Order: sequence, then C-alpha cells, then structure tokens
Amino acid sequence: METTSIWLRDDAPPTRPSPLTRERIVDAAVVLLDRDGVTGLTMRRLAQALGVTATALYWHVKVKEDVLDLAFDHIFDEVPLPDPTPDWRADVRALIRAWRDVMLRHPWSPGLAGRPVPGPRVLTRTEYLQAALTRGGLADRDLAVTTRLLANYVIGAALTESTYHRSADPGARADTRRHITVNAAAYPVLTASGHLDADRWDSDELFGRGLDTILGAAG
Amino acid sequence: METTSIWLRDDAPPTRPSPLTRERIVDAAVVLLDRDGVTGLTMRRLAQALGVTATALYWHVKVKEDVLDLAFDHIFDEVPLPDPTPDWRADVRALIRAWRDVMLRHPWSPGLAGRPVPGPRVLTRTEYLQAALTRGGLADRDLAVTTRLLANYVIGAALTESTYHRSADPGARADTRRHITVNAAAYPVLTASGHLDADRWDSDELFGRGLDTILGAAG
DNA sequence: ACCTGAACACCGTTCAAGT
DNA sequence: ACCTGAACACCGTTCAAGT
Repeated sequence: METTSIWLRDDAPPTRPSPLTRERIVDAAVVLLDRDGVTGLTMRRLAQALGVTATALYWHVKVKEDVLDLAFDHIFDEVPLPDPTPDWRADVRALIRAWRDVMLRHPWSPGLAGRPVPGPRVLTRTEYLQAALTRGGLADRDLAVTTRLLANYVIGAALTESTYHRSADPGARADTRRHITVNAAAYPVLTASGHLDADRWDSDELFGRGLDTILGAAG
Repeated sequence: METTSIWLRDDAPPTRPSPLTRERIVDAAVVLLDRDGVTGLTMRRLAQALGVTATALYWHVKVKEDVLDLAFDHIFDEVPLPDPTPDWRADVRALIRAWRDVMLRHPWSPGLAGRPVPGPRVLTRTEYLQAALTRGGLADRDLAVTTRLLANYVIGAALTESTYHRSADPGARADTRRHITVNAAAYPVLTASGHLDADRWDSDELFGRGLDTILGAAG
C-alpha cells in the first residue's frame, strides 16, 4: 500500500503538474491579457506561461481567435446575477454597472465586444437584462430598442474609457486638450464645455446619469 | 522653352509618379482596410500598394499605429456638417446617423474608436454635436452626459453591428440563434424576444428609435 | 489522446547605406 | 530629404513524428 511520501511529491515535475485543458488555457490567457493587453497575447507566450509548446495549444483550440472568444466570455463570470427584485430599474442599473466595471477591469475586452458569437455567459447576462426589462413592461420592438440602447451604450463607454485611461503616452490626453484650447476659435463649444478635460467630471457619475436617462425614458 | 511633350510623359515612371506623402499613405491605407480589414493592413502590403519599400513608410510615420490613427480620423470627412437649423434635434439626429453610416461603411473603424487621441475631423464633428446640444439648452454636466451618451451609443452600435455583419462564418449567427432556441429553458426571454434573430427587426430602425429615446429624454 | 520539433510564410521596426 | 536592402526578433499555423 502506497502512502504519499514527501519524496514522491518532490519527484513530481513542479512546472507543469496538471494537464492542459481549455480552462487552464483561458485562465492563463486572461492573466496575460490583463498584464500586456491584446497585442501582448501570443500563442507562444501563452504556451510558455503554461509550460508547454505553442503548437500544443492547437490540439485544444482551432485558432487564436478562439482563445480570445473564450477569454472574453470568461470574464463575465464576474458580473453577478442577483435575484430579481420588485424594482426592475434597480436590477438593470446594477447589471449594466457591473457590466461596465468588468470591462474596465479588463481593458482589452471592450475592443472584442463585437465578437460575432456571444458566449454562454454573455447570453445569460443578456437574458437577465431582457427579463428585467420585460418586468418593466417592455415588449417586442421597444424591448429590442432598449436592449440595444443599453448594451451599445455600455460597450461604447467601456471602449472609450478604457483606451482613454491607459493611453500609451500619458501626456497625450493633455496634449489633445491643449490642442482644443489653443484652437479655441475652431472649437468654441468644446473649449467652454471642457471636453476631454479629465478633471472636470467624474466618469462614473456621467455614466450613471446617462444610464438613468435611458431608464427614465424607457417603459 | 520646354513644352510638355507626350514623349516626356511616357518616359516618366508609370508605377510611382507622385512622391510619397502622408495623404497618399492614408488614402492607400483606407483602401486596404476596407478590403481586408484591420488584420489585412500590414506595412509591407501598404508599401507595396504604393510602389515603395516597407521601410520607406517609416520616414513619413513613426509607427504603424499612426497610420491607423490617421486612417480613422480621415474617414470622418464623409460625415457632412450642414448648416445648423432651428431644429437642433434634427441636426443631432442627422449627425449621429451619418456618424454610424460612415463606421458601417468602414467596418474596421469602430474597433479603433477608443483611440486615445481624437483627430481634428472627429473633434470638429464633436464640436458640431455639442453646439447643437447647447442650442437645445444643455450645459455643464447635462451637456457632458448627453454627449457621452450619444457618442458611446453610436460607437457601440457600430461595433456590434459591423462585426456581426461580416462574421467570418456566415452560418455562425444562425448557429448562435439556434443555440438559444435549443436551450430555451436557459434563455426563455431571449427565445421569445427573438434576440439575434436578424430578420425580426430592422437595424436601422432600431438604432433610430434608440436615438429618439435619448433625444426625447434630453433637454 | 496529447504533445514536441522543425518548418513555412509571414510580421514591425532599426539602421547603415545610397541618391 | 527621401528611399533601399539587409537584418533582427518576432509572429500564427501546419504537419510529421514521438509517447
């Protein structure tokens, strides 16, 4: 009868103990994407992080795009689906806010949002959203309009905000703002309104008010 | 005194008559992007289209990203800026619709929409938008909220619609829709509402109604 | 069934050199 | 000032071969 001796444990290869699975590939991909962005994810680096050859990945995945699709869907596990409440608007607000939050936490994700095939996690969240809107009395075309309005708003917001935040050149934002104020003759309203002035308004608050505008008009 | 003889004309090199300029580079880039998408634009292919060596481009441009930035801004020449009318809502509607149209005509563009530095053409259109909203009585925080709401909505809409339309696999959309209906137990609302059913609603109309929802609630 | 190694056809970018 | 050629350090993907 064999007991798990400490020597046997030390004999085990320490670098790649578990077998390669889709799950481990996706987890490693998200880590790399978070750290180095979408251009930082290469099949070779992903394989290296998993202690494996690049070509080994192609047994588990057809093309690199599949890895991106899987990673994109995977992060939406972070969007909770609480039990519906009587306040359908509050449910929608919480969902959309969490949706935006997860995309801002993974800044590489909004650019991938237009993926042709939504994964199961995205579909589940969309189901939750449409269910809440349905409780609010929306149906048929109005339901489709508001679903798209909310989804496209949150995607656009996450896309612009995330790329704006981690601008390669940190001074580029100030440069653009300066370009506006210097050419104030061409951009009188933008100059006055403080467009691209990062300190003027809080992004979270602006997003929330836009959301309220949609929800106030719907239903 | 020299006259332009036909022989002299024929002597001129036919492949690369004009000198390389940023303008010519951007024009060629847009052509390539329209034809092959963002992955189809490489510095080598771009150079070949211009009858020049890939490395020659680096005299006119610092990195490839600059080409993408220039191309993205360039297409917004196609968004007209008509004289403002007394109906500010109509002005906004026309601008946002044209904004969406140009992005759908250049399906590679929405994914680039989050570029850290907006170009002069985008800024000019944003100025036009904020001027119209200002005529509608919006100011300060309300102006910022509605500007972002409209801009992010149109960007998100263009992103999802464009990638949805030229899905690599044309049957993938139907597959996803089938996945919903087959798992109707998990997606009861999506099944009933016809989510991802391309034929159910007209995209242009849904977008327009979402736009009207925003404009109806604003101001 | 699952992974390796070698190979193919590409990339973006740098830099010395030409004109 | 503007472009070429060679070179560097990479890519995604295929495929025969190993276990």
